[in-house]
Amino acid sequence: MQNKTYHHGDLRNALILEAIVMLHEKGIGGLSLRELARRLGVGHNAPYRHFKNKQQLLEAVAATGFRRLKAHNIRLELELADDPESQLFESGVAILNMAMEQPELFRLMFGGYLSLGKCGPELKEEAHASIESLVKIISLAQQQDIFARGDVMRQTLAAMSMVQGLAMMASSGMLRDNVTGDEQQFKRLALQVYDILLMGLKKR
Amino acid sequence: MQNKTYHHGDLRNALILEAIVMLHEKGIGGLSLRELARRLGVGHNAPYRHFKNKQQLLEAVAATGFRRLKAHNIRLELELADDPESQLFESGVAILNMAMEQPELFRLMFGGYLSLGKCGPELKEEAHASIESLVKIISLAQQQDIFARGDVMRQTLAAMSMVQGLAMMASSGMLRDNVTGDEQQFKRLALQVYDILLMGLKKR
DNA sequence: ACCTGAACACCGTTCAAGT
DNA sequence: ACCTGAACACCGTTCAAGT
Repeated sequence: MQNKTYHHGDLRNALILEAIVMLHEKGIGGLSLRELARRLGVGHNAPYRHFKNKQQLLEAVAATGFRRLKAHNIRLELELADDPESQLFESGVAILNMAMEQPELFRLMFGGYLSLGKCGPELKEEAHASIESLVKIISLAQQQDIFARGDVMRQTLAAMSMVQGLAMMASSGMLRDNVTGDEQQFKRLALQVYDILLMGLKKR
Repeated sequence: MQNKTYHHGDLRNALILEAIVMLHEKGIGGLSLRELARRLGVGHNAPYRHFKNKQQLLEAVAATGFRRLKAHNIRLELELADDPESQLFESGVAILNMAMEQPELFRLMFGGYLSLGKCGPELKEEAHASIESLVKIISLAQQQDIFARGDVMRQTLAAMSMVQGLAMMASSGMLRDNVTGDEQQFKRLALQVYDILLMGLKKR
């Protein structure tokens, strides 16, 4: 309220939030800086005061998505303190939910739009933190002799791949048409898929 | 040679092939119908004789990608006739290779650009065939008591998810930066990841 | 089954000049 | 830290009229 210097005051955040809305309505291809500016009632070049170009805005949106997942994971960690198996499972469910409820945001985050080699430090940091969180869970599971001892990174990579791949198929509708007609039925199927992952990770 | 009616003769296929080249050079966002036409020396609206719009061209390109994978899988089936475990493994390696050698084509096929609910019959058929091929392999593995008996579709979904997710991470460079620096080392890691999948599928 | 050429509404991005 | 307004080069898509 204090800093409403000219017209808007917090355009940067407003751009990110409205971009998430517009992403959901029109998809990644349908998101344009010009319409974004129009929706917020600012000039078509105002966004350039906060982002060097469209790519940088997309990175900031993706980083916001990762932050939301992180917040959810922190809550999980508190609730399921010493149960890494449930932590892994529930963090996978969270990604699956995001993929079904905000498919376009999910695709922006995990669909390879951001090369992550050329992206800015903000997104890089959030993505890295997201991986670190998984590494921690899996290390814990190994220490508790729930998962087979071994290369932590290998197991982390397996878990990320399975969850990410399943969520991508869910978000792109590859399942509702070819595998099953019922969305509820699909979710049950998805949860069984996680079991196969856990089976591959557990001690035998 | 016979049907070079006016200028080109086989514009439809030329468009698809050049689109794959351009995809590789400029990414999905950089592919435009107008430049495609320019590259082939035809008018900027000539593509509309063969595709209703850009989306339909992209679908045809993706379908071509699926056909290539299918051709590879058929070769595998002959070489590894009664070894479903190797068949599954090698078909996964093929997708991983595609993701690393033609990342943009891979993203077009698996990145959710095509809703598969609203796409034309050609792509739908190829994608469906690609799934069917996996179902066959996994059924065989169950019959030979290599994989645990159970819902074939569940195991198929798990296999597709793992392979697709791993390949997506490979193609978007999420790994070379955060996990390991060496590309060769990554490939070794990837092969170990498949082992975790197989572990989850096998009889215990 | 292609061509040329114009047209429309929309982009991303960059100016210059204002408050 | 925003505005207006013009400008540039590029799109996807649709015409009309040709061969």
